[in-house]
Amino acid sequence: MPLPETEIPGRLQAELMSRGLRMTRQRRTILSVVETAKQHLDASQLLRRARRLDPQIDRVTVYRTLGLLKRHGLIDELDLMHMQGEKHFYERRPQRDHIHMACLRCGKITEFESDLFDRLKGQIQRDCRFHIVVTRLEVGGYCAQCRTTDQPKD
Amino acid sequence: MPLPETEIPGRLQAELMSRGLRMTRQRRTILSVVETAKQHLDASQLLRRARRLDPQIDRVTVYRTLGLLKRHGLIDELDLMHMQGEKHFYERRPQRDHIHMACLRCGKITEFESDLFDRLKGQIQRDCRFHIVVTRLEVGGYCAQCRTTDQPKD
DNA sequence: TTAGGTGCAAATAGTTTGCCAGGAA
DNA sequence: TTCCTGGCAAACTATTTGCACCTAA
Repeated sequence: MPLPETEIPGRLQAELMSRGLRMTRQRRTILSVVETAKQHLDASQLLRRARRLDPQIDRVTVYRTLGLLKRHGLIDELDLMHMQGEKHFYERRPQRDHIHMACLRCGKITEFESDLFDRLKGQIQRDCRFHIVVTRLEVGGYCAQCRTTDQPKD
Repeated sequence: MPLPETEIPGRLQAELMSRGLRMTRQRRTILSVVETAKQHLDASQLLRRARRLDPQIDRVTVYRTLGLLKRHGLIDELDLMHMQGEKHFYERRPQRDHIHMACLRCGKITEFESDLFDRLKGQIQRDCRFHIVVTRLEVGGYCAQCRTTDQPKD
């Protein structure tokens, strides 16, 4: 029983190779980390995980590979409301855009797809005659648990 | 003929004083710059303008005052898709949230209010049981001029 | 073979912190 | 008078650049 297409490992690799880019050992490693990540990772988390697979990998190579993926529109860069400093987080670009909700109390990140969001993007393209390349909707606030609890966090 | 309420200078000052905060010469200067800005300014632009009014003002004071205004929800922090490095831009928190569209070619920032956006926020609060404090919707793409032109920028 | 990629060191950008003197309430 | 605030210097975090060596195609 095959995995759904979005979970086939190596998809990012295939995308980059089909664009004529060189596939190095380091890139393969970093791409596999990005692809298998279950949460949003920042550059230093990404480096740490890549080094578990290949201890030689340099921080700079991570940044350069992230830049490459960004330029090719294969990953999206998130700020997650700058709750943890000014670092950026990365995720594979999804088929359908989603919203990121960041709880200001517990720090949990929730994703949400919405038909209204899709329609809003359509309205922007039409009414503003603006050709959308990338969107980022981040919402800060309090999640269901935190807004109904008075107990201190943790 | 009085100005519309949103344009009365000193409104931010009044807000901070009503919260019992000390009003210093430096804060008054920085607040007046924030209030009269016609575009989105970053910290260093803000500093430059504040120094025209009071050459003594320190960069650190600008950051501390921006932090204060953020904590009190009186200004919003924007990334504007990180088109010009990692700096942040600031604007007075509007009555009604709006979308920021950033043209990836000419750099122009356009604002857009939308009923669909208001409804989307309502949906998030309801469906996700998430209490929204702040939202940021930034869109990168090509504006009407740039997407219909082949001439190089500038 | 060779253009493109990598690692290392250093530089840069933006922002924050420590500390003491100064001024608003 | 009493904290809160400001200025200066230094630290810090995240990221980028320069350059010589390396390697995928």
